Amino acid sequence: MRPVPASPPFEFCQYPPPEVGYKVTSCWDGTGGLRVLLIEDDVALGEAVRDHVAGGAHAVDWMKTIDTAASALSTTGYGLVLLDLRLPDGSGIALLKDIRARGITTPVIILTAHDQISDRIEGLNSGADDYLVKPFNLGELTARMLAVSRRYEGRPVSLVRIGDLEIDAAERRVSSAGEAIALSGREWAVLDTLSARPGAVVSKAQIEEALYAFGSEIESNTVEVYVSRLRRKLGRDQIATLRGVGYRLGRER
Amino acid sequence: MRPVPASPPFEFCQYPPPEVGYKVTSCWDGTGGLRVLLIEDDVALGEAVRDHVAGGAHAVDWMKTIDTAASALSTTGYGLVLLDLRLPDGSGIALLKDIRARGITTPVIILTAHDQISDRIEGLNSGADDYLVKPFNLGELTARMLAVSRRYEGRPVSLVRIGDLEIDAAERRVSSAGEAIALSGREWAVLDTLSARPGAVVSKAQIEEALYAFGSEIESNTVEVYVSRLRRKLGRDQIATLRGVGYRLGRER
DNA sequence: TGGCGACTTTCAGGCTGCTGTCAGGTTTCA
DNA sequence: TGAAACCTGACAGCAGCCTGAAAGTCGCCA
Repeated sequence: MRPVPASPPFEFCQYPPPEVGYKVTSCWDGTGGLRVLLIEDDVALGEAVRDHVAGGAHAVDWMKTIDTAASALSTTGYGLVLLDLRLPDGSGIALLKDIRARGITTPVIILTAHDQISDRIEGLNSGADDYLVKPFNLGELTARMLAVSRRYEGRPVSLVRIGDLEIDAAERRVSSAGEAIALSGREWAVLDTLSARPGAVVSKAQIEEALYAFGSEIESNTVEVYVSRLRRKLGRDQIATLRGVGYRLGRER
Repeated sequence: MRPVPASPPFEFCQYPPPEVGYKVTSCWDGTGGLRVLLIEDDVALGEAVRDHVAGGAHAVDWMKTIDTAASALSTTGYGLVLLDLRLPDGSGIALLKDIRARGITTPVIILTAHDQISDRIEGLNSGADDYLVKPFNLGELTARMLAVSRRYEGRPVSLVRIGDLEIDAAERRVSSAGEAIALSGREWAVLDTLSARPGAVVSKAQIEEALYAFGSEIESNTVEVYVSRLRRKLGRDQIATLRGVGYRLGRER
C-alpha cells in the first residue's frame, strides 16, 4: 500500500483506518486510481488480477476469506469490489446480500467459475453490478471496472476517520468503534465543525459561529456544554482540550 | 395541495415528459417497468428481445436505424438503451460516443455478435455500461438491465433489508420478520422514498416532494401522519426521527 | 346513481427531548 | 496558591414531533 501523506490534501480513502484523522471524500486512492478490494482465494488468479489492476494504477487490497473481507467492507472505503463467489469459509453471494442489506452501495463485480445462467442471474439480482466468468481477459476486467465505477462516481461521500471514530457528514452518521451513535442537532453541528478539518484545532469562537447566526449574543458556556455532551456520547478522550486555544478531534498524543 | 393520483404507483417516469404535477424520478413506464429503447435491425432477435423484455413488464420502443434512434435519444426519456453495434446505416459505437458527448447519461447495454475482446473493451470504453455477446440468455439480459438501471438511479439494490424489515421496491412488497404487510399508496410512497438510499437521512421536504406535485403548498403535517402509520404497521423503531433534520430507516442508538 | 369502504388530509392537543443557562466543582498554569 | 479556564449535573421553557379523531375524497359495485 502506498504511504499516506501526513498532511492534506485529504481526498482519498484509507484502509485500514489511519491513526490520525483523514478526510475521505471519495473512494479513489489519491493518485487518480480506484481503491479496489479483491476478494479471491485462488492465489494464481488473485496475483494476476492484483498485478494487472494495480498496474493500471489502482490500489488493490487483497483478502482471501469472507471473514476478513466482511470486516473490511464494513468500513465502506472502497470504490469497487471484485468478488469471487466460492470462498473457503462461505458464500460470496451471502456476503454480497449482507453488505447490500447493510446499505453499503460500493459497486461489486463478481469473478467466478460458476457459469450457469442461473448463477449469473442470482449474482446480479443479489446486488452485483457485473459478472465475469473465469477465465476472463484482464483488459475486459479493467474496462468493466471503469464502466461500473463511473456510474458510482459523483456520489457524495465525506467520511472522516479518527481513531475508532467514524463521521459521515453526507449521511449524518457517527460511529465509535463500529457502534452507531445518535446525536442531537447542536451536538452534530459541533462535531461537524470539529471534523471539517481533521487534526486542526478549532477555537470556541469558530464553533460558536457555526452554531449561531452572526450577531447572536451568546453569553453562556454553550460550547463547553456541548463538548461535554459529545464526550459523554463518543468517549471522554475523543475530543482534546487545548487550554486557551480550543478543541481538537482525536486523542492527545 | 394537489395530490398525485393514487394509482398507478408513484415511482414512475413519464415519457414523453409528463404534465406538470407529476413526479419524475426515473425513466419508468408508469406501471413499474423500465422504458427501454431497443436499437436492433435483426428482426428475429429484435422480436425475441422485445417480447421478452416487454413480457417482463417493461415498455419497449424498437428502432431499426441509427437515424431514428439518435433522434429518439435526443429527448432523453429512456431508462435504458439496448444497442446493437452493427446497424445498416452506421456504427453503434459512433452513436454511443455521440450521445455521451452530448451529455446523455442513459445506461446503455451493447448487444452484439462482435466477440473480440478488443470490441468489448472499445464498447465499454465508449460509454457502454454492459456488453452482452449474441447469442445470450434473455433472463441474463433482464438481470443485467436491472443491475445497470438501479445503479443509474443511485439505487444500488431494489431489495433492501434492514433488521427484520424487507422492502422489495421492484415488487412493491414489504415484510417484517417474514410477515407480509399491506400498505396504502401513500404509505408505500413514503417508505419507498426512505428506502431508496438505505441508511441515508431523508428530509420531510424530500418525502413531500415524492408525495405531491411540484410547487404544492405544504399545509399540514401529512408526512408525520404517514410516518406514524408506517410505524404502527412496521414496528415503532423501524423509522428513526432525526429532530429538525428528517427520518431514516432503521433503529437509532 | 347512490351507498360503501378504503384511503387521504387536516387539526388539535399532548408529549418528548433539545436547548441555553447557571452554579458549583475541577483542572491547569503562572 | 490563587486565578483563570474548563467541566458537568440540573432544570425550565419550548420547538418539533406524534397521534387520535373526524371530515373529505375516490373508486368500486350493485
